[in-house]
Amino acid sequence: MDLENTQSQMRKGVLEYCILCIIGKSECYASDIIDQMKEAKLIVVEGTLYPLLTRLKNAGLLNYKWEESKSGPPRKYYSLTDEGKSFLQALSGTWGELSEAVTSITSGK
Amino acid sequence: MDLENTQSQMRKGVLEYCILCIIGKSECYASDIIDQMKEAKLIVVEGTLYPLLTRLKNAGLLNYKWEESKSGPPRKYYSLTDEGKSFLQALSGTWGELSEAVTSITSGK
DNA sequence: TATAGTACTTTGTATTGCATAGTACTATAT
DNA sequence: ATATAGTACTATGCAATACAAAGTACTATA
Repeated sequence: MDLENTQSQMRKGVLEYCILCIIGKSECYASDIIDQMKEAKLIVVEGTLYPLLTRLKNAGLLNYKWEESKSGPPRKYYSLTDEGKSFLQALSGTWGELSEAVTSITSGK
Repeated sequence: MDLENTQSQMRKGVLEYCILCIIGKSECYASDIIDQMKEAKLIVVEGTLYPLLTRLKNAGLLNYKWEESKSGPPRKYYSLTDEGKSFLQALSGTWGELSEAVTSITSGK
């Protein structure tokens, strides 16, 4: 049993919530998301992020637009659809419930 | 994108932590664990729990002993090994960090 | 022109929650 | 004595996602 692996498993599902949250605050592109998550000490890597963004787009939760960048290649800026906003709401509840369940179990009440 | 699926993904890795926690409090068998988690509103099913307990045993984190039951078939009572105790300690830290990272991101600080 | 940095795409692997099917033991009903 | 129900555990295959790695493409600089 590998601690790092369990950490990775714990991230499953949570990353989706966090990413939707970041995009819900303001339009951003992949590196923005990586930076903001790194700042919060939640590391997400490209191989995870890009397919996840694609899945969310395909599920109708995100829109994107291409924007020229000041220096470097063009960027894909993402924003939430209405559906994305309400899904994020639901995920917030879900996380809250999970969090509380874990607290309940681990505190022994 | 399916809310239930995301919930299931969020449970990955977390169940391991909770189960170790429950066993760490006192020796118990599978149905005890299912009951205690159900009480905390965190549902775990047999198809998940038994293989997980087996994996933890094989990883040296759990021991078990068979006990006759008052009414019904014999039961497997689990307890933590020393290694299991320190792994649980580490998982507790891991959960705390993840939790805090999520709070940080979702509160917008 | 070549290189470096940035941004995105694709693919395959490992792992675990879960559904399902099955075995085995004990208690109760017929 | 046999059948059924309840309880406890085992095994297997599937779906989904984090992640590593390889690759393409655009822009700036040497």
